[in-house]
Amino acid sequence: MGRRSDHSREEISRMALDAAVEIVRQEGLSGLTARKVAAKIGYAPGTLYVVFRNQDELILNLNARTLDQLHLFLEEAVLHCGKPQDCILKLAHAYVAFAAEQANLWSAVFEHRLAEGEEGPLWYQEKIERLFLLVEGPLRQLDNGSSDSEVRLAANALWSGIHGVCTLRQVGSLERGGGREAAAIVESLVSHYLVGYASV
Amino acid sequence: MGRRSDHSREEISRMALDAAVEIVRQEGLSGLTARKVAAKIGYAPGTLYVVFRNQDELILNLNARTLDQLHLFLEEAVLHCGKPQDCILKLAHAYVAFAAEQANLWSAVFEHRLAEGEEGPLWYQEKIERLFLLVEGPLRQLDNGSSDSEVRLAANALWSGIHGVCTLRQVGSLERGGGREAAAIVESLVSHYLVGYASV
DNA sequence: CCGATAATTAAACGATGTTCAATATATATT
DNA sequence: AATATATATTGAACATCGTTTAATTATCGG
Repeated sequence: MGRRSDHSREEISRMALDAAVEIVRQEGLSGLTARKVAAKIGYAPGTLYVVFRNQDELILNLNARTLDQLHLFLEEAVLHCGKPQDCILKLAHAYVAFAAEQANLWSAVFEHRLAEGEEGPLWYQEKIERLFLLVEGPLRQLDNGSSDSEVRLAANALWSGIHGVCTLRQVGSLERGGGREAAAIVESLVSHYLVGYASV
Repeated sequence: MGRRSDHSREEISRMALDAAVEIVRQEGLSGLTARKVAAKIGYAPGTLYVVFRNQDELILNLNARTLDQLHLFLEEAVLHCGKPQDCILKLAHAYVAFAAEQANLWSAVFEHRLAEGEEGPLWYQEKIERLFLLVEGPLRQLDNGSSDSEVRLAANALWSGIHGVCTLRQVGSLERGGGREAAAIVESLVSHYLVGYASV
């Protein structure tokens, strides 16, 4: 075959990622296959390797999209949220909701283990950093005399906690006691933590 | 070949799991291969399928071992631990330490996604339940007038939070601010939460 | 219209999980 | 002791995977 140039590299990249999103949404990350993606966009598997160095890079970009979507979703949830405590609670509930609604896409972000020691490119880490900042904002407004590093610590703690609820729910370890308790657990975690945090 | 009976089924199972532990410890779950396990115990790959239904079942039993080890480790950490708050803190730090020391084995427990909707056999779920109970004990001793279900909720919240710290550290999302902060984050999370919990 | 350029592919390689007919050995029977 | 039976174990086969690359073909400059 020859240079058809039906699509530019950017277009192929976009199409491939669109296809990957669809596949992962339906079948999970383990269902993602170079051949499946290629078939979905009407190209041969080899073509994907012109655009992405390997499957890892494809998944990385796929996850970047999910992180962007998540950030957008959380930003919306926190518009006109009132008191800082309420903002943090809304953030927490929104995160739980996103992880539930986009379960497969969200899981993919954390299922994808990069090679030993690798931390992903800078632009990827920044997308994660940006999420933490969403919690730091309201925390700072609480203004309980905490230093900058203390605020960061608290943001880490809260974010980790909320994240843990989502992961354990996904794995099915939180079904004991029946019902969809994730929201209640997050509520307890955040509100109790904030009491302790406020009392310096 | 014929029935050599060098080893009973139980022995082969034990040997295979020993080999699997070694492989995962060194190379992570993604390095685990039926052929590698078989080679390590001196059998053909097909033999493994006499003992385990498939690779999923092997991993499940591998993870069961890790959960047992974890339970043992946490139980030790909480012997003569003093006040309930201190017990919970010691549990938390022990969990973080275990996840760090046995990183690959611990990760395998949560990387292994069982098929859609599957929750694993009962005996496996009980091993998880047993871990939660370690936190419920000290919480109950705090005796702040919480109902049974409230204690369970708090145990879920604490455990999820601590777990989240471990997972995010593993992924490398907690390196911002430098240093090994996991311990500090857990300290903040648990102690602040307990303040809120104590004030009913 | 033709030759150079580059986009695209099909086929190939090694590795994976899993199955199963073939086989070799331990036990039972005569 | 010789033979027959049963079964533990295997090795080869299959489909699929990620990835590479030589071959091919469509397009563009001259």
